[in-house]
Amino acid sequence: MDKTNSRKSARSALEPRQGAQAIRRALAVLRILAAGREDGVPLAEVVRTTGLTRPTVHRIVHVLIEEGIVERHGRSGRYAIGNQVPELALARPRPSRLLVAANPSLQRASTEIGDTLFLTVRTGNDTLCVDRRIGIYPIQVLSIEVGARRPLGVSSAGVAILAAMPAPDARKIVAANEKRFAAYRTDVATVLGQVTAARRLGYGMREIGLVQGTKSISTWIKTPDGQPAAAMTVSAVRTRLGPRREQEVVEILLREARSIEQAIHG
Amino acid sequence: MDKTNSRKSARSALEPRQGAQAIRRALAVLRILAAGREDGVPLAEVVRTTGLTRPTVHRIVHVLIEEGIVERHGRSGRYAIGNQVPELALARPRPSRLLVAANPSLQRASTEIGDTLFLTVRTGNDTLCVDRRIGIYPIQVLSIEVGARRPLGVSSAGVAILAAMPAPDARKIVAANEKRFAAYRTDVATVLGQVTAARRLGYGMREIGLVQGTKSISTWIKTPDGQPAAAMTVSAVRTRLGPRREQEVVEILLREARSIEQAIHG
DNA sequence: GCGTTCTTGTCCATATTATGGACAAGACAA
DNA sequence: TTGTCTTGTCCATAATATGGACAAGAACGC
Repeated sequence: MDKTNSRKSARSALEPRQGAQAIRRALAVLRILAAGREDGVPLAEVVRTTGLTRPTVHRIVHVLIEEGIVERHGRSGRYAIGNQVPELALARPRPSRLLVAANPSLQRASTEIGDTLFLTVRTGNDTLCVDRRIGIYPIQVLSIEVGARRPLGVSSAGVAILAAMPAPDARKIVAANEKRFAAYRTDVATVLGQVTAARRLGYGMREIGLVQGTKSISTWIKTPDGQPAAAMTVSAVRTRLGPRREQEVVEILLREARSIEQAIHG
Repeated sequence: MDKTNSRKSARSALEPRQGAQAIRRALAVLRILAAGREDGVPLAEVVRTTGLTRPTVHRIVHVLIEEGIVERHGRSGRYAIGNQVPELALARPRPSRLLVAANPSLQRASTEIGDTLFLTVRTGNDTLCVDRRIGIYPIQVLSIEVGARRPLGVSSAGVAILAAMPAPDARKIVAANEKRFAAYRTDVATVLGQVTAARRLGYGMREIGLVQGTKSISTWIKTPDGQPAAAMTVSAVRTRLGPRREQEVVEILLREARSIEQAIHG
């Protein structure tokens, strides 16, 4: 449509295998639905965020319903990921390599820090929370749950992951997510600014978290090939994360991030 | 290709939404890959079991790789379900309704029976093992693992599920699975015979289990609308399941199957 | 070495397939 | 009523996915 890398048939390195437009579109739809979690997403929003036309989205979604990959919620009419998706997922070993590798680090960091700790992976243009540890401090930020999916850039974890990749790649992803930023009250320029700041600092930070009154700090975790694959985040009420404590927390997070990277290697 | 219900545009009740051949084919491929679990499946086998042409399967599989939905294993070159599938699955609440509903029954039955107990769901034309409980008896049949996926009809659970649905539906599914039966050393006629026997008995049974020297007994579990959705299976070494004990086990399984059906209702 | 039989990967002319503009109907509000 | 949402459908058309044919690589036997 608009991503015409057309011209001839230069099949070179990345991306351009053709002959499957419909399949790619169906997956784009699925990823948007996944962001809606259990509640799902109205058709119109899928249309808006994917940039596809409504007849196309409608057709895709209803075929996926027939196939059991998507479900429609009775009252609301929203579309959500169907139960055949976890069934397909059972084909893979659980828990994942990353979760195994990260487990001891999360354990240690959670004990030391006491605030809520998140492990977030990058998946395509999204961040996805895959683990959460609750600390001993009596006030915990629990609004982000395992399974939460957001466009890369709107959370401190997303900013950290973007900061850890080559700037042009990050810009490309942020641009691709543009249409989805409005729902999180941010925009391309703001996100890029936060990414630059995180790159300078060595970690991601949001003074004003997605949840009112909270502050988040994230360090990135890279795979052996240097690509950021995940982020480790601490969220707490803002007053609990002053400059002094911020440094303490960052030190622990950085230490454990490196430790997880080692563990993935082995 | 061959399932031409063509003629005009009679869009009536079941199945025939068109305009998404490619998506349906991609899903058919994914389901075959899922049956290969972690090891995956060679391209040629996908071609054989789906009945698609090789260029088509090749294209689909490689697009899915680019999208992260499929992975290719280094040495073997086999194709397997990729890590983006469990990531999409996180959008749904875990554990599922069925698992929650079945939990107490599985607990009770496992304690009472002492042999390995399986909960298996129907998904499309497959059975999928979703829970396994190990009993206290020292010899346990552990070869079937959570995530194991088989064509409906080759396991006692599959036979039970087929027996619980209207005969024409069952026949249709068995016919659709024909190409996949050879790998399990069975065929359409044998399966249909076992289904008829199970219907008469009131439960599914295999004197010669998929694993050498074992015997399996399965009862079906129906959803409120009368469709079988799952099966509860006991597997043990054959000598431990003589006619007398078979009756005992069947009684427990039937009781708990009804109990699970109640629990799903509520 | 060479042939045989597997496998996987690629090309491209073709017609089958998916597309999307236009239209319609339902829900809710003013 | 009219207006502004939403979702659903039709069908002529262009673009897409298709698959026959070809190629190359791997494993085996002799």
